[in-house]
Amino acid sequence: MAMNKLPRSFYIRPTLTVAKNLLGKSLVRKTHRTTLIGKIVEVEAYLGDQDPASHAYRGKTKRNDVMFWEGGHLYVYFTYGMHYCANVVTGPPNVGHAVLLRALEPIDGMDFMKAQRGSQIKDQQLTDGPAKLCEALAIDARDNGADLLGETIFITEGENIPRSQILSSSRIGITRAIAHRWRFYIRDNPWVSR
DNA sequence: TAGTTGATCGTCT
DNA sequence: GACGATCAACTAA
Repeated sequence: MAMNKLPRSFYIRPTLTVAKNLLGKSLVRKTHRTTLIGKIVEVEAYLGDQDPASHAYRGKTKRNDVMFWEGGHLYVYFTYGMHYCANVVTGPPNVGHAVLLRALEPIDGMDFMKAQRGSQIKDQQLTDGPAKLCEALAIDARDNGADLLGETIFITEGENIPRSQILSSSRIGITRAIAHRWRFYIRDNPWVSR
């Protein structure tokens, strides 16, 4: 398995392109003891000021500041009083675009992930949702603003997913801009949510 | 299996 | 003061 980090230039491209190209890549998370790896199988794109469903729609705030950083950083936010969700920031600085990581297929470190999620949990429900994958990989507010070219959390080349295996749909859990089909996922992958 | 609801709190109106 | 880019537990059928 190739372990080369994706370069900054990967992220400084149109957001919908980055979203589709993230499918199949490996998210690597280093903890003090182990290395956790998950294949990205489901994402959603959020296009800043063009997109009423985006946190960045109304401009920069204290919460969404990281969305306006240069592509290749991690935007982590807290929601529903109990969950974290992780996004990959895309594009040049001050644009406010990001790609939400919605589901992973566990590749390495499943024991750690089970310990995080509770040992009762079924394997398939370990990382099949945006808040679940954060809990499994121990991602929280401390990771907000992390550089994906750094050493604690980054993305490497995984497998290339043919265009024919990539499906799209409306985004989940939002009420605005549902006409946009900006959710992308790998066809027939059992780790995709619901 | 589909549909409903409680948990829980930071952020923005 | 209302509401989320959610999840799990519960109910009904």
